[in-house]
Amino acid sequence: MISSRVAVAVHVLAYMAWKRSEAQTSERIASSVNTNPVVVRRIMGALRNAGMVTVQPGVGGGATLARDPAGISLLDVYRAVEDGDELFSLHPSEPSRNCNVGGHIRDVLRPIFCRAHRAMEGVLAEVSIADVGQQVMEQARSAGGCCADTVSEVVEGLARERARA
Amino acid sequence: MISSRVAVAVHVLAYMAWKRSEAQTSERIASSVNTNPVVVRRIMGALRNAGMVTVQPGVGGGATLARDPAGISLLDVYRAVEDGDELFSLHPSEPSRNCNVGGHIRDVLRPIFCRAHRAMEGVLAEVSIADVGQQVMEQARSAGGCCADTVSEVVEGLARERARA
DNA sequence: TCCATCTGTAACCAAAGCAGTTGCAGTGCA
DNA sequence: TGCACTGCAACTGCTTTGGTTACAGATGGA
Repeated sequence: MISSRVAVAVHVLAYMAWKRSEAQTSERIASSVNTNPVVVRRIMGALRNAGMVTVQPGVGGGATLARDPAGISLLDVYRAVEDGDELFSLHPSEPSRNCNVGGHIRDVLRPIFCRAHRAMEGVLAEVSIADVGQQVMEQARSAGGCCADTVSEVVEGLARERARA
Repeated sequence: MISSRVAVAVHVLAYMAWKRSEAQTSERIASSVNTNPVVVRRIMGALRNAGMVTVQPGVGGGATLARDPAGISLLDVYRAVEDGDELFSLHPSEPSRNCNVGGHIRDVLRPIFCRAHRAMEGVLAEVSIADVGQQVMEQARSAGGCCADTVSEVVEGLARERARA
């Protein structure tokens, strides 16, 4: 299983695309993702290294999108937060070289697994953060939650105040 | 990362396709894979449940292919040994429903990740155990190791005798 | 019938990855 | 200076993985 970092990173970026006017703090984003702010900051670090966001410390700081959300594909996100360039593990220990199968199976499997990986990445490459944001908004509209923005702000703000007390 | 069980299972099946005339013991296969016989038996159990092999206990027993290797795809193997029908993890905890993004991001991501998964599986579906076996033999031939069969048998047999002593 | 040779499976171990959490140094604005 | 942020190290608990030992059950030959 590919870790939930990809899903969370897409969530983070879609959230920032939605609120593009203002910088978002890790605490604010974490309350939307429902996790710890440090988890968000860890992922944000990877996105920052990939040049997708800029982060400002200090009072009034937070993260903002550094690029057009239509120009950030889910493949970019996947590669930013999921390290390692292989999807399939090969044998943990090198197979026997004294066997025709053991001696060559890895060289045969490697390109096949690579093609499978590339096919998966191809689908991710076709979807952008802007697409995700738009689909989210469409779902929200059809669910009757259109423009729940300010309401949710209030609710979450109250929840944060309560958590602090 | 997808576990090495897929690679090992393909190895096991390719090995059995190669030596299709005789039943293979888990110890014999494990010496080709370079792992513990129990690891092979665990994977063999999954392949048996999927109807790809038949296993015979007792003296002279072992495992044999139950189907034509040309009719076993790597997708069959993948599904037999890799449990769970999802490739991507979604959020560990349910995101905030008080947020437009949090309330719908999972419904948006699910079909995208599913398409990516299917694309990967599509590549695996196009390759059969017979294909893998043939490619292994081609590599062995071009590497000058053609027909090293009996030689490797002798070498590994000696290694096994040594291990017993 | 007895025994050698297989499988099947449970139990345990060490290592690794993951998400969550705490704590603290650094940074920047008012 | 004080407050509100980020960055990062360190630790926890949990799960998965591959490897290993041990043992019960099946099987066929002497």
